[in-house]
Amino acid sequence: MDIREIARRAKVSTATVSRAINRVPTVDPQLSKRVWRVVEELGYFPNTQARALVSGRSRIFGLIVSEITNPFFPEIVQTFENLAVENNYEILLTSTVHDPRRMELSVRRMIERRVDGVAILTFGMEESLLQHLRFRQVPLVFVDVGPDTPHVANIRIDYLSGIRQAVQHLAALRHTRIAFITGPLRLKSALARKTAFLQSMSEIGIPTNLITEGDHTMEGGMSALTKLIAVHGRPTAILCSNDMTAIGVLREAFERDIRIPSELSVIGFDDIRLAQFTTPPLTTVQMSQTELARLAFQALMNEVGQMSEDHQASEYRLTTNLILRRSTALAPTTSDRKKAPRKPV
Amino acid sequence: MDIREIARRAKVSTATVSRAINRVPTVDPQLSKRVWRVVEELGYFPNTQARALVSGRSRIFGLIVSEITNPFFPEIVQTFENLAVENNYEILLTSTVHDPRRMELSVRRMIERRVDGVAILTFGMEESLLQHLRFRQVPLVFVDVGPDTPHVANIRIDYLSGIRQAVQHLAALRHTRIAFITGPLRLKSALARKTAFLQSMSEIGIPTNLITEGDHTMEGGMSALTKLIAVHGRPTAILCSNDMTAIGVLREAFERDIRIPSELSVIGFDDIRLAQFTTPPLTTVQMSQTELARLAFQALMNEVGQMSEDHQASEYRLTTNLILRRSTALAPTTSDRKKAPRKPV
DNA sequence: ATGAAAGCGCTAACAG
DNA sequence: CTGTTAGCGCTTTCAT
Repeated sequence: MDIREIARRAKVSTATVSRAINRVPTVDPQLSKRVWRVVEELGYFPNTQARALVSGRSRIFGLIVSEITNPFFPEIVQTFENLAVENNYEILLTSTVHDPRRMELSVRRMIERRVDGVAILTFGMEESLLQHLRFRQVPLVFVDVGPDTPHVANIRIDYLSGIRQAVQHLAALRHTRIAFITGPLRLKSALARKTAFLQSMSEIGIPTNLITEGDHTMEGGMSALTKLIAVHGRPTAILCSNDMTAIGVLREAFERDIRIPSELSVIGFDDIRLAQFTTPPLTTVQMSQTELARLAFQALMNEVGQMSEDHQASEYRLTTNLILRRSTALAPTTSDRKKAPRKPV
Repeated sequence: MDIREIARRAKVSTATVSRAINRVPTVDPQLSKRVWRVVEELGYFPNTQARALVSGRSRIFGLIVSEITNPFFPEIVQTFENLAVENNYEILLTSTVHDPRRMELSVRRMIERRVDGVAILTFGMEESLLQHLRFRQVPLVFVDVGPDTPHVANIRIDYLSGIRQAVQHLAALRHTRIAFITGPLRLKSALARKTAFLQSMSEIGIPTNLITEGDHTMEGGMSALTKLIAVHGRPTAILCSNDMTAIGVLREAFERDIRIPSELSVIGFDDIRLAQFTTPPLTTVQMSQTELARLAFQALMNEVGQMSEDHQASEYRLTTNLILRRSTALAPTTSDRKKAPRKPV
């Protein structure tokens, strides 16, 4: 069943069918109705491949993430898909799983399917791999780390704003021993968070020597807390570079019989969905995933709209905000300590 | 840059380029090498749309889920993608978000892109919507609920096996007041779990009147525990129809100062990744998401392999197993109760 | 306003 | 073994 069959049955030319389906305004309403009737009757769906071939536009956007199983991404994918559906786009989702071969393959897949644009949401991607996309002038959008070239949009994250709120929240609760667990510092995003923490602390004149490196995983958070305690003694509050780290801290605290938040306040970063489900629910700095997805999609749509004009790289901005939940409390006074030791199992 | 340009530069015909690229064994190694050199040099990637158009195979598999943000799915999507990559397939991911319009759109999108097969992993989908796919003989694979028609594969889940293990584990820990929180009972999968629970309990002769309906969400788990306690008094163990429910129970228990597992044992179902990250880590019945994805993909691959032959609907089987973590313990004796009341905040 | 026909990039007969 | 050529299903001039 193809356009010709519709044409035959509606007794018009294929051109008219095409026009009717694409709602070209100049077609006679009579004919159009006739066409649509047949279309509905037969349950005809135009072949997108053929369309793409002739039009040169696939109506597919690529979306490159590091791993779908990273809780940061599902929300993004969902929003991206919702927007895609609204705009008659499809999304080609690829994950690099931190594997250079897969990164290369991601790019290849994008090009083979002739995507109209790519959002690169993996925090850290070999520049060289993107050559092919650049060369073909495929519109690109990056988070945090994009180069300033035409057809490349960047979403800049304002880490400081949310982290400052977090630090001041802790200070207001009379915390002074505030620790920070970083992410892997080779990531720009992790470095930026640490820097924001340092700045926020210095702004309010609290000394900051309680810093440990984590790796943005739960296990990393667990061992970071262990190390923190071993090296510096227990802090009264910990700010983490991401939520998974904070979840690790929660978990390790549970193991050590440290009560959250009465004995230790914990703040995460990202506000992944999961942060609402921890015990206790995690206070965290929100970097809205839906907003991020929305910006990325918007950036791509803008680019495809103005493909021809050579315009400057556009900049988008995403701010961060503290979300208060229940993992923070007033700093414990000495007398609070060890009041009711807890014995699990 | 297209196949003709490669042909021109390699001084061969387009047919030869095509053959070389597709590694047809009969091409002269000399020519093949010449072609590949040009291909590499120019960074040429064949246009999949054109390929699909002529071959009639898109090398795309559809994957319909209910919501990507449901923690049950990311693992599945990841595995599915890994397999797709290995087999030079692409995956068209759509979510129904429980919206009939989106379900319909899902099907339409699948057909428009001419997918070679569809895995339907949403537990519950209007049969009528699939007419279009059936009509076009698109290979389908269902979980739990598929009809027995040609080109339709089914993955049957053995719920009983894991649930029986869970019940017996609890019984072995001397629990007798064992409650069950169901999922939404209109879902076959939820009903099957409840039935398996009932059977497992009756097998070992423990009376079972502690049953409440939940809805497979955390909130549902929280209110189910509340209701359970209000109506029947506190049970010593709870088996939940899925992990999110169990997480809700954990959360509500925390609010009520009930210790897990010393005062209350909790078991989930699914073994979503998140189950490892709860405090305490959740003992749960595993229904391997990677295995499920693998079976679904395999089923689709099998179907496309034998498109022509008209063969019977194939059946696949996935078993479930108890994973011991730390949310279960010996049933509390009366003297254990309320020993060390916990006062958070 | 409608139709005839060219052609998007590729593969697969069919010849040679 | 290689080249020529006819389409795959659709959109889009160009005539009418």
